[in-house]
Amino acid sequence: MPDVTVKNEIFYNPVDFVLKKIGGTWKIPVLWRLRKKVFRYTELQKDIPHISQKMLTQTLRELEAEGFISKKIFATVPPHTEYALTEEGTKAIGIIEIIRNYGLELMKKEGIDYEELIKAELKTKKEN
Amino acid sequence: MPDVTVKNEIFYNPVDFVLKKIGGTWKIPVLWRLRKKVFRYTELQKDIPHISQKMLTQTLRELEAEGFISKKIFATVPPHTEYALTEEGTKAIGIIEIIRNYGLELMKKEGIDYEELIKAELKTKKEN
DNA sequence: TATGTAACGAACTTTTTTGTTCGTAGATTT
DNA sequence: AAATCTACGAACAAAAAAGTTCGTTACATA
Repeated sequence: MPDVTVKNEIFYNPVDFVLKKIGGTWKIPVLWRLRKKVFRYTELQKDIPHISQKMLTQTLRELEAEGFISKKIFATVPPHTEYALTEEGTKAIGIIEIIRNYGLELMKKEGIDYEELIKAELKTKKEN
Repeated sequence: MPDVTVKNEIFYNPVDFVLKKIGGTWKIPVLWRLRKKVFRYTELQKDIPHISQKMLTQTLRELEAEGFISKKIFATVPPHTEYALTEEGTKAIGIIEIIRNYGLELMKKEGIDYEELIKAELKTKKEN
């Protein structure tokens, strides 16, 4: 495996190439939400637990630059924006789904019931 | 998506769960080499460009703890070890292949000819 | 006797990735 | 007049990941 530099980014192999694009803590949570509907900035912020404004903005910028999402600005007051998957983004979702299913399998093997955890989480949120 | 803690590791979603296991700079290069043959420690070190002793050891320890590879120690002098994929590791290779193919596709779209780069790399090595 | 070998451990430094805090616009509601 | 809304930018701080350097064992060969 060679080291390849593209636009000042080094990567070691094709997998690395993919993970530089859709890896990191926040890109998946964003892409995953956009998979079936368009989101506004604030909606994403509300929907993704723990994400900070900075990380959301940064994540959206990168995904946009890489061609996975598109941005539409509405010149209202206050202005708002809408983010949607592009065709390339939809393709990425296909891959993400595969990794996700594998993750669910692995979790099950370790005795983690993800569905259960989601329910518990929602309950906690309502209590807070 | 809840935040789930398993064995002191937080993860935000099933994809994250997978990438905590096989992500990072060196796990893929190691797993990928083991996909069709067993390797000794030193062979891996020679075969993976840039990897340091520390990162190789650390990577092998983690992959072993996660059940993707197995280790066999030969009590010769000096002793040597052999690393091989486990069944779980073989499963992971299936997923890695999918990500890898997607990576090759993306690279092609950006005009990067990976095969070409590998050839160039090998040539450089011989020249050095 | 010095050097080499295979496979490490430990201490420490650097780099990369995340997170925190503060400030902006311009109209609208309290 | 002060506070709210939406979508940011910038400076700085903390945490996580990767990399560097040095040392070890125990036999074998130059």
